[in-house]
Amino acid sequence: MLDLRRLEILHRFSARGTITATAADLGYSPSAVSQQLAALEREAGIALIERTARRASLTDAGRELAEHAARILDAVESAESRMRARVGAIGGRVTVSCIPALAPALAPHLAELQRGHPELTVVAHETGSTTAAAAVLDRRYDLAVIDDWSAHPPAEGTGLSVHRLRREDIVLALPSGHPLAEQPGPANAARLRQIVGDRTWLCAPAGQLSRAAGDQRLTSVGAVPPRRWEFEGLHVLAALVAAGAGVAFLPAGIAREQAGVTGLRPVPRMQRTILALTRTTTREDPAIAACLQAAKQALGSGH
Amino acid sequence: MLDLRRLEILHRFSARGTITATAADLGYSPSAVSQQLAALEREAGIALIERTARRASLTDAGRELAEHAARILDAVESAESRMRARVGAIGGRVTVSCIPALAPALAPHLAELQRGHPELTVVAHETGSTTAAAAVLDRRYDLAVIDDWSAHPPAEGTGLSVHRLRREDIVLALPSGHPLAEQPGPANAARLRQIVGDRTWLCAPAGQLSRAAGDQRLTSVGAVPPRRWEFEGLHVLAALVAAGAGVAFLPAGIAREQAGVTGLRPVPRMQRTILALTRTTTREDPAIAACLQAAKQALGSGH
DNA sequence: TGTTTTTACGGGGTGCGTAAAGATA
DNA sequence: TATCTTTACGCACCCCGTAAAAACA
Repeated sequence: MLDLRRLEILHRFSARGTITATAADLGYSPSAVSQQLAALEREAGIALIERTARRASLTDAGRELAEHAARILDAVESAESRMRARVGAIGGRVTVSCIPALAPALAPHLAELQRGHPELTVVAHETGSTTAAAAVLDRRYDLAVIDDWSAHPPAEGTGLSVHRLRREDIVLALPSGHPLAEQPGPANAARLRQIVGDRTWLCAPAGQLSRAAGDQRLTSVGAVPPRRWEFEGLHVLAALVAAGAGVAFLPAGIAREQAGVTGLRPVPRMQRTILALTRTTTREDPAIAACLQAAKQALGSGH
Repeated sequence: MLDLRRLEILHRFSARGTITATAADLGYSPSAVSQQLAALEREAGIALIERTARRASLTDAGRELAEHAARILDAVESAESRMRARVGAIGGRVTVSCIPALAPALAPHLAELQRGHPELTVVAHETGSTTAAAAVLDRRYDLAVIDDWSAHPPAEGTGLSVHRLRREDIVLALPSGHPLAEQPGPANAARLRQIVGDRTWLCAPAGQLSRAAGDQRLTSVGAVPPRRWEFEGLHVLAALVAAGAGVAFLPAGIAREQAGVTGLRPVPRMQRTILALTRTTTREDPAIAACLQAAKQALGSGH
């Protein structure tokens, strides 16, 4: 009979692509991963991996078995979650991913949860929104907090549960002393063109959701900034706006917290959604549910 | 992570009810089963078994986990079958169940298959039709050959694949010298009443499908036998009919092969269906497919 | 030369069966 | 007393990490 831990190794290998990375993810040595994959091949009776001295890759059979492994591991995870739900105890290890901008708000709530439940281990990393969904499905994380700058957040499906935590307005952030900041009224297309055309445009690096959403709005109103500066991190952008380095689209909350920044609401309205992602197979796990609850408290609509 | 072999033990225990029987089914000692179930409880973190010195039984959590285990094992079995299908080699161990009346016809074909494939191990048992479906779903057998005396054989569903091998007429078997046997024409209701009312009625023990189907026909035509003798095995009944001990419903093939027996076709027609059952999860397993093919050759409609 | 993978080897853990004991009908 | 279950114990096996080697960029 196929071995479950070996199937997990194959599944992880299929997601990561190298034995070394697989070993790092699972806390094994590369040697162990190599040996276990070889043993799995013996069990399956068919070559799963094409071996090069420099690189290992899946064969067709390996890819198919990895897909089966995903379903098997889903079923096992469901069973484990159900058993834990019966016990009701909050414990074990929960891995959480959070986008950097929200981590400071989330971390204290997770720490408090951990304080109340000594059996619980929370491992939190910071990851961007774009890769989080795949990482949760890959079991690299049990819970991911992301933001989505598109008008309609992604629907459920493919084993992912989407929990909407909050909707937040996006504002055009200007230095408070800026003459255009004092003018009343929202930032419609004409005003946007006027402001953007005059100042350095501050935005996230390409590939970020906030960058794509901002670019789209600028294009749609025909605003062309004279200069673009790219910086990582919404709080960094906020500080740059306050220092007079330029203007940017920022979540209203971040703009409000940053002294020396005034936010103008664009028309039509722009929003981002703060989402939490879990696997549907772990929906009943009390530890993960508790972490999700903590995220709702930390980031939910009441704040 | 839950261990797959332990889940298999739990699943088998849930089907068999005692640790001793579970151990016998799986080829373990009762000690090993007891230890593994205890380890599974530790892994699951919840009591799965209510322990009495004399008897072990599942708790609610144990029952639920056993259901999960069934799904998990299904998924694993599917994966294994797919891998074996990719290899295409006919090998491994296949457990077959056959109703006693058909075993003599089936066994030579299985033996020949085994001769052609040294890697293949076939384990054949004889089991009645009534328990075979559950036994296949329980993984006690991979393939079961049964007969069904009702008008409409069971449909697929719940993970069972039904393969129709043959339809066979049922005849009213009389000793060849019997005056009523020589009269031409079929056995309609009036003639059935006449024959049955005069002779000892030979039939299978209660609980057999052939018994239920025969009783139903006698009742529907209002035939009341003066005496009933119950014997196990259709060939035994045929021999008794030939010896002049009475009359019986028998499959046409069995009646034809028995010297000294004449078969009258009842009106309306009675039939039984020879079926093979497999799990849908093993449908692609080449070894099981080959055994099914052998059964079709041995028992199929061409014979 | 550095990275990735595999093989050799040793130690620790796990799981099995045997044997014995406990418990119950 | 006979059966079912559990515990004690020892042995074999398996698995992992360390170390070294091989292959390739």
